[in-house]
Amino acid sequence: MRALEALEEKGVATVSSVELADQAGTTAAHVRKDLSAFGSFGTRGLGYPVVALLREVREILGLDRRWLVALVGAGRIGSALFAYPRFRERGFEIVAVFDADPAKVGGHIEGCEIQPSDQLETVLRDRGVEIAILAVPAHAAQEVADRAVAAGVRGLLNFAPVRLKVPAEVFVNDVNLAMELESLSHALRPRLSSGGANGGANAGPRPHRAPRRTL
Amino acid sequence: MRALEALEEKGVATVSSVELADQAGTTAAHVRKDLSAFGSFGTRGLGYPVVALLREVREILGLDRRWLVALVGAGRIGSALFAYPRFRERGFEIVAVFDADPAKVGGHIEGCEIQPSDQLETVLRDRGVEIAILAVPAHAAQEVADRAVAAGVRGLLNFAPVRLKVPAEVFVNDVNLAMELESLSHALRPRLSSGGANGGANAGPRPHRAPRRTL
DNA sequence: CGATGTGAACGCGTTCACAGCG
DNA sequence: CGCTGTGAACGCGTTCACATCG
Repeated sequence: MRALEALEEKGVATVSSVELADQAGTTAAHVRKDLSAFGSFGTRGLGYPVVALLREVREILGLDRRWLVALVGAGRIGSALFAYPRFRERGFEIVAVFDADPAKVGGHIEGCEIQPSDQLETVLRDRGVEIAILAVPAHAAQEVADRAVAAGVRGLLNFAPVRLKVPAEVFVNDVNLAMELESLSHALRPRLSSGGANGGANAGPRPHRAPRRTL
Repeated sequence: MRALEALEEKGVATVSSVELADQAGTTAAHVRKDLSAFGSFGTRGLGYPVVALLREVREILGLDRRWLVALVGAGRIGSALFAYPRFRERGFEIVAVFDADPAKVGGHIEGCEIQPSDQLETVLRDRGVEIAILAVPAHAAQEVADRAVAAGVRGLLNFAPVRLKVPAEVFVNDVNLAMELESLSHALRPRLSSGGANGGANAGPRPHRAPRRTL
């Protein structure tokens, strides 16, 4: 979708699966396969019509409507997310902000009043909020999730490093910022190069470069 | 690793692959297979020793050392990341903060002075920074990435919604917050059901039931 | 016995290769 | 002729099932 938006901006009329793949960092076959799962959007010999395909992709992604979102946790991350312009651009409207800290309640971020957590159920029900962003401490996440679900929320964007237990019909998307850096440290970590004084214990192709270990 | 940390905190001595899998939201076979790729850490009939395995996993993830990190972009997200305590807890130390905005330069976040972007190469080289967090606007991301790489950075945590072009030896980890919400809207988007009034009895990922379309 | 470690079977997403169509 | 759409082939991660060993 981002690639299509860029092409639309540039006024490009049609695009081939090869060009789309290059933009999106994938393969042409993959682009065609995935799109073909939803319909037949292209023209053989020509490519895909940018504007029409973009509209189609938006609909597939559920972005052809507004979504009411609640933000729970007005800490540093929560505040940053509230002001993140791309959410609103994509149709996600944060209509309520909650925090458990009485010192924060009544305060404002970007002109929106922070409400006490105990009003969560009422407000979410009344406004028909379907998605909640959890930017709360790990120990509070499960309780907030339970209450949000009880209030009718069907999707959770969870920034707390815990595995939430929710009913099967509720979708959870975890974002673990620490893990993102850990993934890098794993990739950058120096491997033990071969040739060490390993008593000849390594025969056959080893998966990782480090010698097999026993505790 | 998070599961093991919780077990260590509780003073549990050994843990089975089944218990670990439950905690981590995966399967016992998967836990055993993955661990066995790195070594033979368990005891048959008993399970895995929590403390020793935790140490081993930390090393595998490259978390048995400190990592010097630079933060580029002192906007809302950048500031939130700087103060995010879990980075430091895991050994990631943000030793420099940069911003292109002269109004921000010289200011402080959490006691750390914001430096002008044009000092990026010098500072990163001098301090031996290996990882950079990119919390800059999309249009600036590629240039910052290029300069960070030129200054010796080998890992990038990129919050800008662009696909960075970097040399093959540099690792990039993309975090796209808008996409995380879009993923939810896609999952929550109402499907055209094929007549069957399925009252919510669903298991697992649902197939795409929308009729095939043509533009 | 009980739980690990692991070859084998399985399933599934990816890639290939080409028929089909503008 | 060019590029889509797609069945088939492929590769690979997951899961199974059990030999193995404390």
